[in-house]
Amino acid sequence: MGYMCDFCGEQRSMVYCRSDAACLCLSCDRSIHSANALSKRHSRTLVCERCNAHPATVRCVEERVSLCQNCDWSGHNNNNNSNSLSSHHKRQSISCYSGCPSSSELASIWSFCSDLAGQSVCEQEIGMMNIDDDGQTNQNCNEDKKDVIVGSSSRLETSYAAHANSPFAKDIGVCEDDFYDNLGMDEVDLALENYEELFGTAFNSSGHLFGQCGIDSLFQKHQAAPEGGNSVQPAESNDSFMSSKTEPIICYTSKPAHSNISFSGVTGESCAGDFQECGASSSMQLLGDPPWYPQTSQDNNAFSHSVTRNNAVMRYKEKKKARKFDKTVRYASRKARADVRRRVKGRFIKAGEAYDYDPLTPTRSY
DNA sequence: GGTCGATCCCATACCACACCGTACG
DNA sequence: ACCGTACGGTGTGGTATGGGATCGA
Repeated sequence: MGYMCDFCGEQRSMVYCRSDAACLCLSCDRSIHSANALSKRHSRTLVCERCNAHPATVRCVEERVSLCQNCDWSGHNNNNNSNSLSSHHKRQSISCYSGCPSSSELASIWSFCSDLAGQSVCEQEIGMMNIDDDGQTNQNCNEDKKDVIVGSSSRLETSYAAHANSPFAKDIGVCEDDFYDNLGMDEVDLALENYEELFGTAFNSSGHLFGQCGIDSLFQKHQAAPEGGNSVQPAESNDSFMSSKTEPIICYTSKPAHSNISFSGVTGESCAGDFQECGASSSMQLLGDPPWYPQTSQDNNAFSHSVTRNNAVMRYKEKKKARKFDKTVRYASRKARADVRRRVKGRFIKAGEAYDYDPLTPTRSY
């Protein structure tokens, strides 16, 4: 098994939302990111299929695997690599998507699906399925398209559709039933406060969802199994998404991970953010073996971590339960503003001033 | 049992500014 | 009565901070 969804903790995480710093299963991804207009702006992408810890930025055409920069580097430039030709593997950059695309839209966006065996059936089935905001499946759903922002240039190697029937899906342990059940789940009253009721094991509330997810993911990463799994980090920030989505696909066969090559959608401020994040997570990995390595004695601490986590979860649930009913957002527009407002030490700042926190792109302006 | 220090938890203040409600012409 | 404008108050979220509660020595 790979890493579990940071939100529900039950399903295999398949996408990573950097804005939320969370690895999510398909179901939670859609649920969370259909909650409001802002969440729909969160860009998501697939996870590295090798380390399961970083966002996949490239896809190796030959190996048919999505890789983060680190794994791409190590896999294609490692001197010890027995396959000397691996450095010449053709690779495609992976963009991200945002919004709440329907399954059919995802299927059309992720043309990579055609690379996978058995996808024809998959596409047929998915193409006939659609999801409206009520969580019901439809043959057609034009309303959804209003809110959908997708990376038109993205060559996301896998898709929600592909995950259902493809070998890839099998690799990551997603069965077809799970897939369709997730997509067809009831999304009635998807205010974030209701997630816990919906998912049972979820322990995040609207205000603390993503930070907690980050913490949770740490526990899960410590306990993750070596092979398989699928968590995703985005290739870019929300800020750069709109521009990046129209950029052409970049293919290369050299050393992109640590070279000066700029990936599609990884530019400017978002780039800094990406590297910050990568640095944070990489520093964790540097403390131990890569996550795909067999578990070592270090992992014996997993149990204590689990206990700590459970305690934290219990405290959180109690706290949430206590405050759940007195916190109501009276003005969604003001909430939306606050959600995107930059801050310094938690305080709002004047427009244009230096900030240390940006809800959309967790980067610093200095 | 009382006291002290350390730790944890919680409530609150703070910030900028778009928006809402009200008053006025 | 209706409409447009102006203006002040309100509310929003992340973080810091202070105070209360708890625990062990």
